[in-house]
Amino acid sequence: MPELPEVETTRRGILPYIENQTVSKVVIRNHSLRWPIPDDLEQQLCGQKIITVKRRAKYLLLEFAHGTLMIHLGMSGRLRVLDSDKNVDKHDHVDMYFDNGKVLRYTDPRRFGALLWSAEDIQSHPLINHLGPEPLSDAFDSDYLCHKAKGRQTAIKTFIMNGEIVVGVGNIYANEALFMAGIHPQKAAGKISHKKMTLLVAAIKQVLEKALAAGGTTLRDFRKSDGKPGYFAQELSVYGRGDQPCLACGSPIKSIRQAQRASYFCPHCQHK
DNA sequence: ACATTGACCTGGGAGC
DNA sequence: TGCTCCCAGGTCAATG
Repeated sequence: MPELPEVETTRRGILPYIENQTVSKVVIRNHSLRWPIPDDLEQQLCGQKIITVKRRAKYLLLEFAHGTLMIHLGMSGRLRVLDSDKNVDKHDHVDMYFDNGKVLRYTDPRRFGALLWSAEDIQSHPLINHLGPEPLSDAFDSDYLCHKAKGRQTAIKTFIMNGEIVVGVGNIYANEALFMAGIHPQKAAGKISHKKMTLLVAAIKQVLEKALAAGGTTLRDFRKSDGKPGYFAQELSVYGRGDQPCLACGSPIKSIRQAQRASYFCPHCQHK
């Protein structure tokens, strides 16, 4: 479900309701996510106050005085703030109750997500410390990307979806950014000119910023924390548009598979 | 070091 | 209606 814009939209949606709130109860109905939810999570959180909610890559970081709750939404995860008397559905795996009568509810049909506790410095956590720069930061620029791509044969689409290179770029926005930059998704990362890399970096930043402004992309089941869909789907140029005319030149959009993910591109506008 | 593939899990839609 | 098959926004672990 979520790439960076959807995770950030979720962060902004829940923040005002849970910042500075004290946890009064935690109910875990199913521990079995990608990694087991720690057994002592309730013990760890009860009576403790959420200082703020940050984001690193696609992880939401709920900061407490004595540690951080890391939440990843996987493919189908969702976080909402509800009144505490709302009835529970099949895939509502975790509820975190607050003194203000609200509940933060984690829902995840496929259970690829995660809730993990880290008492140490979050930057040194094994799931975080190997990650590349944030795509919207100044550290992510064409010099950096060219340097990383040097000598690498891997396809550029796989390359920009690799979190060790840059975080937050998932399947939708990788396809969109490559279309915007006029680069074929199968082109070897190491063979892209500096000029094209500059276009690609700009495209990644632009597509993520525009998607964020639209509240993310709702294809099937993504909902903002207030239950409303994101509106970026109507602005997608290639993703999910196989066989339909390219919006720039009219050629049919091609769809192929790379690393077991669907890639969409215009064979006329995007060059190898 | 790098590249590729399998694995995790449920639900929805297409086709028969 | 119901069965089978394929697909889905992620990413780690194992393998060559």
